[in-house]
Amino acid sequence: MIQTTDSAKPKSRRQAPAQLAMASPANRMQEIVDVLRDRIASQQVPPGSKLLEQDLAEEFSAPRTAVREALAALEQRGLIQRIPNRGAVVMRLEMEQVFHLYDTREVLEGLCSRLATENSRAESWQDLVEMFHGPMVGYAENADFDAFIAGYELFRRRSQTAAANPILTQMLDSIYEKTQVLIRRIIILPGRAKAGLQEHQAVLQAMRQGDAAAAESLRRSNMRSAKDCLMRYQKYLL
Amino acid sequence: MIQTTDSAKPKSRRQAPAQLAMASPANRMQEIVDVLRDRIASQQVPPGSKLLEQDLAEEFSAPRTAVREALAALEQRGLIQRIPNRGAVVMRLEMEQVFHLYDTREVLEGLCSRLATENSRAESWQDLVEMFHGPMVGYAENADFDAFIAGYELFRRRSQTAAANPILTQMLDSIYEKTQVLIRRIIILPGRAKAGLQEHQAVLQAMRQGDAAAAESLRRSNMRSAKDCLMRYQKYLL
DNA sequence: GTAAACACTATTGTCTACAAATTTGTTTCA
DNA sequence: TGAAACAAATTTGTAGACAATAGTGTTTAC
Repeated sequence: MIQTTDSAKPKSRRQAPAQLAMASPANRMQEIVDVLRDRIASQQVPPGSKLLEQDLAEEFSAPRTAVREALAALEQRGLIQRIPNRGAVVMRLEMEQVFHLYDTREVLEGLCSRLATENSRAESWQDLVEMFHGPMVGYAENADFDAFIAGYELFRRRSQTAAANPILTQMLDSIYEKTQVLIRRIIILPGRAKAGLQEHQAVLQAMRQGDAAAAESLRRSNMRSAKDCLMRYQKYLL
Repeated sequence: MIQTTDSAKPKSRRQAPAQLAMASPANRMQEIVDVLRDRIASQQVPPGSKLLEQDLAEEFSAPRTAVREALAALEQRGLIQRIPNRGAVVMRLEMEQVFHLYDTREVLEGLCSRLATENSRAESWQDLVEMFHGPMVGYAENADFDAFIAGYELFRRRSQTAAANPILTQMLDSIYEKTQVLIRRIIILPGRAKAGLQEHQAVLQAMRQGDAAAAESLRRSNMRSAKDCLMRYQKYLL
């Protein structure tokens, strides 16, 4: 008899003590993963640098075994590389890999925009439309990149939430965490902010009209445009 | 001074002893991950069943710490779920999640077919075209599903190799390892094998003609068709 | 003076023991 | 009889010690 955790027989045992809002699987491990993920994505820890198990264990005041579990998880995510008796180093982004990331991101963002459009009422995008025709224009002209990027991220978050596809969200996140730094460098390229703004306006217009197919197509164009820009200025970026 | 592993100064030291063909990062850990990955994907270990650390440690004759690292890796991959003091269970596929997987797979397979077409000479698909118009027709008519599936997998492998995008390959694999069993169940549905065959023939024809856009579009149609079939017969599948 | 041989240090990999928590089994009381 | 209370066993989480390996510095031979 194979127990598949389906013993639906609540006789009268002590029920599980709440356990709500406890998404963390192992105790200390997930925290370490999250923190390191953040540092690597933001390049607080530069690519190529070594991660010493003992240093991390001391910093998080956790046993070294927990750190090792975290490193195993980060390796599966492709954020670090472990070499048998030599330790873990932060993955380095080669230009070629960046192009691969952008090709993949193109179709995933397209899907995200399409699903978001299909699953929402068209009017729900009105505020973003206004934002991208109002404040965002100013941010682009005044080179207020922090505010500009914040606008982008709001759009992305709203789209992902509306798309309501956890698999997609997970995959897009795994791309973001690798290209986060790069995105900030692309936006400051000559003309990129303005072009990106117009492309986003077009996408939002399609979403506002409930045209899912157009939203997908326009979002893909937007990503291709970003990639083109990246290719043109690649020598200044990496 | 931040050492970034770039000390290109091979004075005359003992050089590293080969180390070729050793992609495995940690020693025993990666093996455990791969084996468990396989078992979960093929449902040798059914969804919902518990994974006991000590049992696995004994079976692989590895320390329990190595098993725990492997479990941490599998958790990041979304194949198992770990609950704090209760252990690890194999993830259960809900129907809703399957649809999410297929929506995502649609765009990724589309990208894969497009890239494969763009990166290869058109003639390189001739053998697959012949296979899908020859032997595969027989497999479908005679309900030789093992051979039929083997044909599908050859097509997939060839496409992925030609697409030459590791990011894409990784994401598609992470979908396959979750839906592998399901795919075998879809193919035996009434009319599915034949429909799938015709759709693949169309995709291959586009690839044979070097029409990347058509290949992408047709492959996406193929995936939508598979998903429709899945939705129609979902009560018989899960 | 150069290069090989040796010893040392630092870091990772492995293993065992112990603590904490959960589940299971038994007993007790209405 | 049945439910709560208690006790035992299983399982996970934590911690540190030990072994193995790679990298570094020093010495020695030619």
